[in-house]
Amino acid sequence: MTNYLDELNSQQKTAVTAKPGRILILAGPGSGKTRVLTHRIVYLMREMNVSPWNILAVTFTNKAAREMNHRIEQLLDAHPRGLTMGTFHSVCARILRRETDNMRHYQRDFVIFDTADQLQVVKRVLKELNLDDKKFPPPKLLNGISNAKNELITPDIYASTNYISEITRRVYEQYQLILQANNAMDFDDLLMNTVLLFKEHPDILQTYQQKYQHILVDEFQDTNTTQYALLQHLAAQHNNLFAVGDGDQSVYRWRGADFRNIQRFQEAHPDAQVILLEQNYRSTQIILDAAKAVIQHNQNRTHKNLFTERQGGEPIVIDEAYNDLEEGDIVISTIKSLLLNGYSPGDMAVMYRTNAQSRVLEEAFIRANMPYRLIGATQFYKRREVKDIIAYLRLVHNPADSVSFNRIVNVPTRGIGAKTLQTLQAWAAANQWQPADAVIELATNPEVQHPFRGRAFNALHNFGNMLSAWITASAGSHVGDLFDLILEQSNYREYIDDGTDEGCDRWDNIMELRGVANDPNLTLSEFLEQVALVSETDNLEEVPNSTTLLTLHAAKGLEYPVVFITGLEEGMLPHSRSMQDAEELAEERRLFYVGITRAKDRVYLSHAFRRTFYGTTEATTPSRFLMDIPEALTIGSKPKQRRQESKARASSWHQSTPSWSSNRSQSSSSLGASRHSSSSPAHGGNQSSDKKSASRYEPTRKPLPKPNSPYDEPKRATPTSCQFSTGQKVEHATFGKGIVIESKITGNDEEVSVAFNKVGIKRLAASFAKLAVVE
DNA sequence: GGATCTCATGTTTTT
DNA sequence: CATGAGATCC
Repeated sequence: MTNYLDELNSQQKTAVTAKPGRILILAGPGSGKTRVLTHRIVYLMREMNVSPWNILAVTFTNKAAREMNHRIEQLLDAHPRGLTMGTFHSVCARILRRETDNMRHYQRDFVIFDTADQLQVVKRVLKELNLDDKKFPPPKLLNGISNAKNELITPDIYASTNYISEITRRVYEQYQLILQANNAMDFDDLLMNTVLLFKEHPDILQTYQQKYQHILVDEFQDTNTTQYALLQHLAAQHNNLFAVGDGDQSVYRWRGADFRNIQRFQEAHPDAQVILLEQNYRSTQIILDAAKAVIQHNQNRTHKNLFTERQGGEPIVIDEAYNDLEEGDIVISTIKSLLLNGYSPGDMAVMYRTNAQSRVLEEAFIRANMPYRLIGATQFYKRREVKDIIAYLRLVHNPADSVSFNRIVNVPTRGIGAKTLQTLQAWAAANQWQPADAVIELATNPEVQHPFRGRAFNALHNFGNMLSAWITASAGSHVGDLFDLILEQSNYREYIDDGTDEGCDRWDNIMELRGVANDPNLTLSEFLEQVALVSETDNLEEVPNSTTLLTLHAAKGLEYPVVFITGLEEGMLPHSRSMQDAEELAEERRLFYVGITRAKDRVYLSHAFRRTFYGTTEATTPSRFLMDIPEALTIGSKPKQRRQESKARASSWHQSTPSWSSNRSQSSSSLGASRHSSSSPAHGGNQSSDKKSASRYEPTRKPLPKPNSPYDEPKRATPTSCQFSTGQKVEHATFGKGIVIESKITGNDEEVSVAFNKVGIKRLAASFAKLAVVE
């Protein structure tokens, strides 16, 4: 604990020990920004005698918050009691819940509406305003509303400049009223309402300013106007704001993030200290040089002189596949070769621009029987059955929530149809009730005047009875018990678990959710907030040792020894929707930059000559970004002009990619395939994120050509004698020095086992590993 | 109330 | 192509 500052380089130390004030840390990729943040917090506590109660650290993801907490705990060897660490949204939710007495429209138990709930509200507004949802698509309107909230624009100051924005303004206005009537906030409200609260109540703001004397922010380039305003308000008194970010990694512009907040910050506070973190601890020099070459094409950026001690490194491999199918096979065969070189499946990640691209890759993994983990598939909390149960719980917690009411009032079906609901709405509205209040009234007040008869009355009465029983039960019982009670009385299992595989999966998902609800220390309110603000990737444990498939966006903040970036074609990356606008194009370039800089040792870039979109296959043009990487850093077919499609293709591109020819022939032979896939179960990779995916792809999976067919290449000659012998001292680019313990010919390659000084015994393929004999 | 069909839609999505 | 929402039919 004494020497925690010694593990920092000079720039990091300058940052960590900077005199409190406005401090901006411009941190290149892999430069240790989390380390700087965590050490700074420890420094404040240890050296500056700041109480943890007076520190606020905000991140964008729960994962980042947890990681920082964990690392601080390690540094202190104790839990930092009192420290406020969390996402923007969770910190704001906490403040708002504490301050509902001072808010006009909300009560303490407000719920958080997710995107699906929001859409329901927008649709309802359109109906109320008699607007055509074909002409005004709800998602577009919602986007407009969200943008406004991110810019801190309330309906009353929303300036409509044209017809569509006038419509947006009107919908926005009604939308907010419905949310308030439902005692609900959407994600953007959590941020905006906190800022509005501070603006309206300077005394409350002052309380928080006094509490949070030191504020630290991660990923500052991703803040939107509202988040920036929030930070400015909170920091206005003590002026201690420690912001860490990198404009070059700003990839959420489309969500309202504005990396110009970095410049804004500097202009607003000319006295702010600006510290650059330029030493990269992740990548080789070659990878860093390639990344720098790419990002240098963007204008208006703060130049950083990134450097690393990992001189040299493996060249960037660029490969052209015939089509997207072959691209997948190339990735697979490269992975197999890398497995022979001591890498394990978990060391590698395959990245792409759009989720749609994952399918072909997934199929390649399944075919090859290789373990993979797909990030970003249908999210657990977005599943129908999970949302249903959460809607039940939410309604019990907050009966004003009419979106949840509508969702489950007739799920499972209990004879409350559209006609009955309409009558109910009208009756409730006439009495100034929300629909749940109305059915409870119906069930509990025999005197009440109502418009229902016969079956409709019975159905509503029964539902009202159940609902009020649950509300009563919720007061004294654990979430898990309430959960079981609702499941039992609603007959939900019979409804969802219909004996099919899918029904069984759905029931499993509910049981998984029950597992989360079962924590006896969790109140219903806390459970619901956790479920609303925690994304699935935060919750599920990683599938051990499988290759990760993910979008470039999802890759931000992660690192892998080996990175594949696929689909480097015009229209794909940069994406076609981004090519008209210089700002958007710059963001695409940053996305590519983010992808490259995830890699520690090796980068593989690939593009397909033909790609299938929406059923039709079209020829592509290699991405302009590929041309930005200096030739000296790459091997493989550096695209210069579009290739001709011809019979000669098989020979033409394999000849032009010498490095690949050996890899591919190696792994499509018995060597790679048979030995290295045996340890991984068939669908080992996709069990976590999408239980459906296996069955979803099963029926559509076409019998694809075995590695041997059209685009296979001539086999390499089998080496006849061993290059290496036992006891020889060798050196490897990544693993360092070692001693050969065995060498033999297998398949068409020489396999060498080497005991490395640092990393232990590895099995390597001689044709692939650049093993140098020492002495 | 539920199954089946048709049609539009298709970038990224920390919370 | 593949998915989802809404309309239509039973």
